[in-house]
Parts: sequence; structure tokens; C-alpha cells
Amino acid sequence: MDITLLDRLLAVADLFQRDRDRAYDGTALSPARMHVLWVVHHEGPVTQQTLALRLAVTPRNISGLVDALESAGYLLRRAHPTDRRAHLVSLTDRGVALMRTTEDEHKELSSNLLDAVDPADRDSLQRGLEAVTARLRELMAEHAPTAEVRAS
Amino acid sequence: MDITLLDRLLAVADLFQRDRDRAYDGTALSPARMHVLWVVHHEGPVTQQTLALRLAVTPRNISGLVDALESAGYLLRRAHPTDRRAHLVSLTDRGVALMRTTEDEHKELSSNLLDAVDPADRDSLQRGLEAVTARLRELMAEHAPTAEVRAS
DNA sequence: TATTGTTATACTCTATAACTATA
DNA sequence: TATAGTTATAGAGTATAACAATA
Repeated sequence: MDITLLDRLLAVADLFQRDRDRAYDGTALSPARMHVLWVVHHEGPVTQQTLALRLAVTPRNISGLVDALESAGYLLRRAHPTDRRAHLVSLTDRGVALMRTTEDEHKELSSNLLDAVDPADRDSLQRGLEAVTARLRELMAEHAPTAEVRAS
Repeated sequence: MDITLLDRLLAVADLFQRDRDRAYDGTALSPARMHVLWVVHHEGPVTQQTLALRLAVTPRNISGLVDALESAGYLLRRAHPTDRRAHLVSLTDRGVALMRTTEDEHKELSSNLLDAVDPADRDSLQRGLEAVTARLRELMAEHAPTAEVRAS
């Protein structure tokens, strides 16, 4: 009885989750909050509606996440220039600095993991993961009731 | 700018999580509760202490998870034969049936995903994942304060 | 004294529903 | 009328701390 592909993939997924959860231990950050910062970092100032679409979460939740991140000094709400109902969320200097560090660590981990793989296996590994990802997306699409997420 | 190995792995991990979360939508089940059932299924009747160790979670949380699963009819608490402080948690018939179905689906998904991968890439994919898992474990061990989890 | 499981309390992430201010 | 964001409320998972019963 050997370990299946699925078991290996689930093991990796589990390790990522544990690592990530532990990394935010004792800080004001969390996976959901980092996700918000990530979106703001890559899409510039955005409305909370956009954040709700990107995280696939209700607008109510965004209020809480942005509240916490604003209190911690990572981002701030500004008035939208043309729509007085909306807030534009943007990073503070501290938020920008955090995202730079995070991206550096991401790259470092990325090459660290690649180094662990035999060069002769690397191309197949990438292709294999690509194929698995595509198949998973297909399977989920089959069971999902066509929920499309568009930009705004 | 191409997709890195880390990005691909994170994409797969994310897909698994979404798929799993959605699968339990509208049921009395959840990832944490399924984890409890999984342990009971594979280790026979166990105490809540053992469950707390296996899930790496406080005993308090186990009380809640077992309460919910008992209400839903998947498992039950019996008196421990020799230790009157402890409960022995075991599956009901309904719990056993659920775990059988779950294992079947697991196997089915496993071969479905393997089928998606070019046969020429399969061995390298498995070896590559093995190497990545090992490296991830090393990295986590470096940063972790030697927390060992033993059986009881 | 130490351990098993519980009650009490709190924090994070999530959801729905109702409401305010604006489009 | 519809949209942006909020308040109110609720449920799940997690944690610590204090406590009862039992080892």
C-alpha cells in the first residue's frame, strides 16, 4: 500500500496551511488579512466592493478585515473622488514595507523548494502540477452552479 | 514572468481547500469534524485526549466537535472501561457508512487526478512532491520549538 | 498532585438581514 | 431603485483559564 498522488498533494497543502497559520501567530496579521493586503498591493487603491469580490466574501467581512488592518497601521480608507458612498483602501508606508518583505520571502521560499527537487524531475513536476490543477478546476466547475467573479 | 513552483503548489492547495469547504456546505459536517471522524475511523474508539493530540487542538475544542458529531448521529461517547474520567468516542453505523463513502470518493478522486497527468511525467511528479514535502518539513522544524506529538 | 473533560470567556472568519447615505 | 458600507446577530473553529471528578 503506497502513498497516492492525492495523498501527497494533500500533505503539501496541509503543510502550507500550518506554516502560514503559525507565521501570523502573535501578530495582528492573519491569512484573510494578508489576502486583503495582497490585493491592495497588486491592484492599487480599491473599493471594499472590489475586495469583497476578490476574496469571494461578503462586504460585511471586508469591513472587519479593513478595520483591523487600519488599526494595525497597514492600510487606510480614503474618500472616493467621485462616489461619496465608497471608500478607497490603500496601503500605508508600513503596509508597503510589509508587502515588500513578504514578496522577498515568497521568492526565497520558491527557490528553496525548487532546489530541493532533482533537476531531472523539475519539468515533469511543473507539467504534472499544471495538469492536476486543470483537472481540479474542471471537477469543481462541474459541481458548481456557474458562479462567475468579475472585476469592478 | 512565469509561474513558479511555489505558485503552482499554492494554487493546488487553494483549490483543495475551496473544494472541501464547499462540499460540506449545508451539512452538519466540516473539515474539523471530518478530521475527528477520520481519526476515530482509523484508530478505533479513542479518548478525547487522543483526539486533541491528533488534531493538534485543545481538549476544549474537541468537546465542541464531538458534541456536534454526536448530535448529528455520526458518533457517540461511551464510558471508558477503566478510567471513569474519560470518554471513549466511537463511530455509529451512520458514521461508519459515511467514512466508507468518503474513502471511496477519495480513491476515485485520486485516480481521476492521476489520469490527468501524462504517464511520462508521473514518476517525476511523485518524486518532486516527495522532495518538496521533505524540504517543507525541514523548514518548519527549523522554526518550530520542538513540539512532538505522541500517541497515548 | 496530575489528568480528563467541562464551563466561562474571547478572538477570528464567515454569513444574512436590516439600515444609512448616496447614486 | 440600486449600490457602498455599516450595524446587529449568529455560527464555526480556535485559544486560555478555572473547575469538577477521578487517578
